[in-house]
Amino acid sequence: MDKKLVLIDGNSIINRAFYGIPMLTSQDGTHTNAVYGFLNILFRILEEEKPGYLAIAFDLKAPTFRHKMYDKYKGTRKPMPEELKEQVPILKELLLKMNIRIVEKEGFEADDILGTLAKTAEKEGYEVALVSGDRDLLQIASDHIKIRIPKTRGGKTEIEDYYAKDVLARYSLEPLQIIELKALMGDSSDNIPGVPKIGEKTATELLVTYHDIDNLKEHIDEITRKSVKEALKDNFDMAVLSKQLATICITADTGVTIEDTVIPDMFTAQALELVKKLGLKQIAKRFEEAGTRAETVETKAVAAAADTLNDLLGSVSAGNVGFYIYAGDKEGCGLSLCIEEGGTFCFDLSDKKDMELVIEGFTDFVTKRSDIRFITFGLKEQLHILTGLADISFCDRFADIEIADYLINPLLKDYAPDAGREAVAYAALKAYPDRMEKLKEMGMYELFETVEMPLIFCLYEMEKWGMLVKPGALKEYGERLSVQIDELEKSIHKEAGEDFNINSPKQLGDILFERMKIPGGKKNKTGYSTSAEVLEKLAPDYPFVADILKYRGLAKLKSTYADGLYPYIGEDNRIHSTFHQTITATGRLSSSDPNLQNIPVRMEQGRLIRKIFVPADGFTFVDADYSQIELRIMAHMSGDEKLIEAYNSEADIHRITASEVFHVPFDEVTPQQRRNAKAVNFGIIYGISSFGLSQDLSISVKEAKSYIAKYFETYPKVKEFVDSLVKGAKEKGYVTTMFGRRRPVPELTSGNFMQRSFGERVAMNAPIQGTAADIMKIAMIRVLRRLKAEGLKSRMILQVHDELLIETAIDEKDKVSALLVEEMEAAAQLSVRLEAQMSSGDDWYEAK
DNA sequence: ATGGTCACG
DNA sequence: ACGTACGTGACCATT
Repeated sequence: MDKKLVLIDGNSIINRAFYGIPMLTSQDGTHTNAVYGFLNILFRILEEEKPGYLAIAFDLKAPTFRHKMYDKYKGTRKPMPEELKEQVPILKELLLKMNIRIVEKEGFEADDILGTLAKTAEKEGYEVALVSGDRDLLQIASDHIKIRIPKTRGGKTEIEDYYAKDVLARYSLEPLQIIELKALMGDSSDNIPGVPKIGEKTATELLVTYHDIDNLKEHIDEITRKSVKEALKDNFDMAVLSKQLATICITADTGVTIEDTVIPDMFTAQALELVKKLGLKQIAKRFEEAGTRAETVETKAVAAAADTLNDLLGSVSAGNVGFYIYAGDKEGCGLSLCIEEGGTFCFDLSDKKDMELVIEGFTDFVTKRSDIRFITFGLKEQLHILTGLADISFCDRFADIEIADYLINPLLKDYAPDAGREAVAYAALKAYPDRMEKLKEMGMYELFETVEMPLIFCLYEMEKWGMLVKPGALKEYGERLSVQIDELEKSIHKEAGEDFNINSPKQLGDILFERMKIPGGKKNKTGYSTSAEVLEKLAPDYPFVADILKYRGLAKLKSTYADGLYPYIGEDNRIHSTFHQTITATGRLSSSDPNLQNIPVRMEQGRLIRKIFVPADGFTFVDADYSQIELRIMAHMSGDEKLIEAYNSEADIHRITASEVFHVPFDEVTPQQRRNAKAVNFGIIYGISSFGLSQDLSISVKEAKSYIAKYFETYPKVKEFVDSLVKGAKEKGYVTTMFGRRRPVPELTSGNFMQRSFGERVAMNAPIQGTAADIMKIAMIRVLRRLKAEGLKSRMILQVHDELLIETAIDEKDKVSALLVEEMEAAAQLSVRLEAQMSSGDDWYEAK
């Protein structure tokens, strides 16, 4: 039996289950939602971990529960609601009948029991997974103890896993320092007071420097920030007390040994009886199926994986095969295959040897069998494992159902299959014919096959390569910002006459509009608006407001970019962002962890951060971006002769627009007229509205209306075109891009004026933005194919909507520059020229 | 968890 | 009369 122990914080998990699952009752009116939710989480954990040992700990001093309530100052906990309270004994009874070990002990909290069992097991050589909603337990994390924290996001439960290194990555602190963190910042859910005025940010900074509160006390006079120093001096005893409260006991005498927690037969007749009585049909089904299924999965898992794979693949005829491979330290590793002849085959690949052999075997098989289509969900992620197949020339061997589902409806939040890991291959294979038929019906099959599927390989490349950064330079950039921020902060506090949190819109609003009585306070839902828009109007008259704006800018750069990027730097000194293909409603990509598509560029001070992004040794950056692609698409799609002509003349488009709209000679257009014309051009793309335009230009709605009218007079076909988009959308319920991509516009049927107006703007914008996205995707595929076909070392590393960045081998620079522009410009044939502007340099600042 | 703010296209 | 320009993601404070 595996030496693997799962520990569950019973109170915490039943509590989460209660709030995460809608109310359910059995026939006699007993509430069952928390029991149901608890069992679901339990089964999920058992499937993922496949442990040999299991124990569930409860607090004995219920009935209080821990909930993020703002009772810090009252020092009370909310009582457990009756509907939940009655479910605790039921759950315990059920667990008892399932022979699962429950551990509870007078005088100890569940935390202490869990901590003790975890640490004991670790000493005895077990791997431990500890499931709890309580972040306190992070102090227990180690290389062998994984803290698993379930989070409900949008109805789905995701689990965050923390080994010691993950705690370090997330909090910049060692697990044991979590105690110190709580000592300083407190924890309202646990009635730990902490030191007033010290939040997570300050506490972390202090601990990174001073490690723990004892050492902090000795160095208290070194602290530069006055407010922090005083808060600590005044309330150090609170920190000491809080530390005691936050420390989990790891020597509780539980009277239970790890051997006592060995998992028995859980699916007993008595337990099933109770489950049925509670009316939990799905759970009952699980019990009934459990015996046989557990057995079959077991056989496959033990079989020599590689041999079985060979036998299996040797016998598969042409057609479709569903597959799913995963390998993360979180969920273990495995491959499942589903063939049309029938049967799903799961391979447990926790053994590294098996993993290597199976990857090799499967790669070989896909390479040889061009007569088979391999169907899955989420191909890109799997390419990071199946690196031998991560070549764009293999793109037509695969079909990704997740991508098909996205094309069919791009508005969904989540495209993950609602199947367990072993069922993904099956679900993918099953879904394939239906999805392909749907795509054909909807006119998106070609888009799927020739754009979205190959694109996966471009995104894989960009994720794999990532961007090289200079950590030292990033650090210096952050330090320079720090100095300026500290200075500004001081002067702002001085001018305000009191220390306050400039980052808090609430506090800032009070200072500006109540205390300092600055006029022009605009309110929103929560109070005064302190947006840049408001502040910029005040800045010329109030130097204080100008300082606030300056501070905001610097603070943003520091937190999001300087400090924010740092944790993402890998051992290769590169930042590997993730590119998402199924997020946006319009067909654009998005980037996260970190987002590399919103690195500052408009303001010089922010733009400087681009100097830290550099090419590797022997490489340089070649970058190209489309010039005015959306307006060119508007010209093409509307067919407006004047607009088309304007682009073919190759002159400044905003100036031309101004000249024609305001009836002045091209050379006499004033800067103001050009600005106005530019705003109208943008407005057209966004789905014009007189209100929006008036806001943007700070003019009256009447004036804005007249600009729009003049614009449409000048370019009558543009007007016809946008009208036809709205009309078509109202009839069909969706709009399409030049390449057939759909965007549903459900808002158009709304009875609410605001929503309907939104729908109209969406109908005007989505075809334009979406077509631009399509063209860029096509360009990326063409560029990557050329790079591969010509055997170049240069690599695609980033896309920013209309910009493509190639980390280019120095000796390939001329070739790459030429092919990049060539392929981008040839990606679509429009009635106006598509223009791509190339630039190059030895950092991203230069190459732009 | 949500809203405010702000970075990009 | 309604009350916003289109599309994203990250951080912070607040609940």
